[in-house]
Amino acid sequence: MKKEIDNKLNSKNIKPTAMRELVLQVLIEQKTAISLPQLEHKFEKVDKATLYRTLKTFEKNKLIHSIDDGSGTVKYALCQDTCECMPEELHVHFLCTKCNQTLCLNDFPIPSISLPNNFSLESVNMVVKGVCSNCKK
Amino acid sequence: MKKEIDNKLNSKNIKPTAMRELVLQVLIEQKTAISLPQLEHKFEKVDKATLYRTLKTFEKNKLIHSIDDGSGTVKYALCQDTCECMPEELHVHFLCTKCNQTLCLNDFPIPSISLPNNFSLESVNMVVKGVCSNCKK
DNA sequence: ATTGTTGATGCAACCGGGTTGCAAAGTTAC
DNA sequence: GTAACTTTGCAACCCGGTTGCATCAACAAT
Repeated sequence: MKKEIDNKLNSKNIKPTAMRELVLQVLIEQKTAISLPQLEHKFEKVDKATLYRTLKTFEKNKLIHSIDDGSGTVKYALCQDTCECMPEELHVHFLCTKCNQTLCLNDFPIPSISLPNNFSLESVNMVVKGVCSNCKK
Repeated sequence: MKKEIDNKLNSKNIKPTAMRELVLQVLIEQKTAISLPQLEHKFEKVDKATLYRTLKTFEKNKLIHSIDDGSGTVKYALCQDTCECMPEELHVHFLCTKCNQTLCLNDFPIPSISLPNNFSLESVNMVVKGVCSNCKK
């Protein structure tokens, strides 16, 4: 377990510290995207700044990606193992208006789009709001 | 001029006050989306809260719509005259990474998308980042 | 015109997410 | 063991957004 987590960290060139192991643990157990404030609540007593920097480190090293779902707070989710966070790999994010969970629709790539003349495209953020299958039951 | 502005306000059932006329004036002159803080700078001396509530009123009455372009601050832009802010009327927003302006691509509807089984769709937010035609020159 | 009601405005204060500076603790290299 | 570097914890700050409250303006009824 710990072995697996350390492997993941090492494979992304992140020095495994106790803190980082704990955070990654939570991120793995978590099936949906999680925000910094939400992450804080997962622990008895943590320092916000440390969590913040941990997430930033994870993000920089492409272990996780950040998601702006329009809720006002940025959320984070694990990248796919092979992810390099390139434009082609971008997927749609879904925000359930019932349970308020945000999730990666990894199998749903963002549709390509045309732009006005002389506009060039760098990246696209696409967030779908609706009700997830869990809340539909 | 003032006539035209008051007409616009009245047509959306917004009581025309001096404040609101001023704000709408700015919004009309403005070709790109504008944030509350940016709007504040357009005036010598205004109260943030008043501007805030003015924008909220405008938004509620569908004179403007809010745009979350991922920049961290919400921006606002005039709706098309006939706009009812329905899902079908949603358009793509563009954020230029050079000039940092956000604009409505009114002629570019958001492409339809498929979702996993048992997911239902309520709305979609799509923001494209890139370089606008102005900055390309 | 006077009063009363409603809505708009201005001011101050607050909230919460995000971020940084700095010193202490931990880790690594030599 | 010591020096160099990294990570952590604490505090404080920034800024956009938001609310409470008192004041002021607009308007209606009498």
